[in-house]
Amino acid sequence: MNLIEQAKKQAAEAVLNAYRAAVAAGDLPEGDVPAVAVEIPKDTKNGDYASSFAMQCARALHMAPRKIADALVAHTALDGTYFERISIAGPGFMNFHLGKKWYADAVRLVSDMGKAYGRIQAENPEKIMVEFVSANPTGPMHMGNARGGVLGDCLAEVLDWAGHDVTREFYINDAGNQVDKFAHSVEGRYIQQLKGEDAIVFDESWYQGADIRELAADLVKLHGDSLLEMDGEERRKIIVEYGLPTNIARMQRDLERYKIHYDVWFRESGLHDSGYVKETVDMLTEKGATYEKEGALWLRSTDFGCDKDDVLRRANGFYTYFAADIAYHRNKFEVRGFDRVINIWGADHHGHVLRLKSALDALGLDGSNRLEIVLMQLVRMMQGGEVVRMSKRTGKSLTLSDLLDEIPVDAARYFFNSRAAETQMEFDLDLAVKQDSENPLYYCQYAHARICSLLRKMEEEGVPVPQAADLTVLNEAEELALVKQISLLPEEIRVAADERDPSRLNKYAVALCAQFHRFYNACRIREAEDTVRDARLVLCCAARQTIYNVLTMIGVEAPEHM
RNA sequence: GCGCCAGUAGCUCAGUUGGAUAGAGCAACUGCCUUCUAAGCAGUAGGCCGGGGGUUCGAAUCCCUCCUGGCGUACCA
Repeated sequence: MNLIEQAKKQAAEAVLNAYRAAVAAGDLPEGDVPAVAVEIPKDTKNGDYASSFAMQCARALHMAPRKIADALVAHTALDGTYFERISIAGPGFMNFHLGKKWYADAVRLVSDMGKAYGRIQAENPEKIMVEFVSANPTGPMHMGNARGGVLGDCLAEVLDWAGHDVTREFYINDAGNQVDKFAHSVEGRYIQQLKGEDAIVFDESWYQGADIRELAADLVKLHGDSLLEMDGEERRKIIVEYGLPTNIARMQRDLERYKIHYDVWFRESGLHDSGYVKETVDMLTEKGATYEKEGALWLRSTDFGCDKDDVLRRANGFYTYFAADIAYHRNKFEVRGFDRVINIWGADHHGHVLRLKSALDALGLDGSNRLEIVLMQLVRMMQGGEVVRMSKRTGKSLTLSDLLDEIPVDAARYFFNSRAAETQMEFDLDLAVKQDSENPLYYCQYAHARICSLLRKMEEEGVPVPQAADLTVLNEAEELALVKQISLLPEEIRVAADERDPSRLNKYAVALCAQFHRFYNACRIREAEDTVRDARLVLCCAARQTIYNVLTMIGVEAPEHM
């Protein structure tokens, strides 16, 4: 349990004990009172912790909240707690004020834990897979992938810090219609490059991007015109065998550059080849969840509350993407034994959520609870005041690697993790470069560099950070506020993990650094009296460590110089 | 039509299980470096929390309804 929870628990227990004591003494009537709620007030003038218990009891006890609060406070014992006093304010809030020992303990905890400060033990540790990006290997990754990549990576990181066993996975859609389309696209360009643009009609629905032309050019170099002689099917097989691995390797390179490392790259084609998709669909049929109509095999999705049924096997005998997806998720739970699976999906796939969960329920895998989908709103690219459409088909999309050519990777990572997944984001390309100076990332990095510089200078002057210092001399408002902000990290991680919202880390980082800058401005260190100076040095060290840890979690640098 | 997400300061957004005077950043204005990094700090100004009902000690937060925006509603993935 961290220090915040400890203090909160102590306050709640103190209130409950006070109520019992007051009843025993006859100062308060016995009644059906609610559980004691303790919260952290926005304004520290209202104490460090506050309880609205007296107000909540007003009805049950038929008394004015202030009178209840008076009686409670009279019977509250603070011995052995972190609190030094209680006050009553407003309509009947009981406000608890922390004593110095709490602050000293909070700073010491950071020194003791170092790089592990913030790591917590989950109440129920789970084996969790986070699947994210999973872009089609038929072309370069776009801006939606850029956002999903950071959100998934940061979510996985925060779950890890929150005490779970986390696996990062990329699902490679190397089967299905879009692979055929990809093969035809490259084939078309190949023929055009050898026999002229008019030699073949390049279908409008095929991929138009420059990357397709490049792959065709590669094939011309590798095979000359020898592919022209072949049967089309054979030719497209060779094209796919060259094109997909090339694209996959490129995605891996781009993601590495983006500081995203996967534990597993999982191929859809393997599920088809091994017969696992068929087996899964057969299982659904055995359970009576399917029926045949017009030559296709349908899943009774409407039984689960979906608006319409879904095709699992098309009339041409091929399994749909949906069928493969059910098999894939069955594999995650049944074969690989994950307790929980979290997928980051673009919001345009939301119609798919209920049906996939339901299909897993039908298989007895409890998809309703164990599969979670984080829906991410797509990023709207703006350039010159206009919306830039991100379309792989028209080939006009801005790619992930284009983005990293424009702005530093840390700026991109910070930006895409700055808002919760479900909020809509606009990315103004013209502003992106300019954004350097106004990006909150630099505000945080500056705070870290500032502390490093300060500690360096003090050490040069023969005043290193002391091993032990009396931290109870910390007394200024800015010092105490900084300690409190530092102490919030473990709780922040717990909430970010529970809410599946890593963007909280960015907000926390800014709040923490702002608190440090305020402290830095208000409290001199070099000129302070020795005991105060030493305590402040230890505090600076704790602040630096906390900033470092949170920036590391987001996946950006914590520089020592700027 | 139905479904999902959103609507808070001029702009981009926070706002913990309902709590005390709704907060940051950017933009605007005013101060603060012969002293540890001014990429910083302090201050001023800026609000029918989309509208209307309801629930209660108390609502930006929960319920109902309407309005506006984004997205979805394939034998594509």
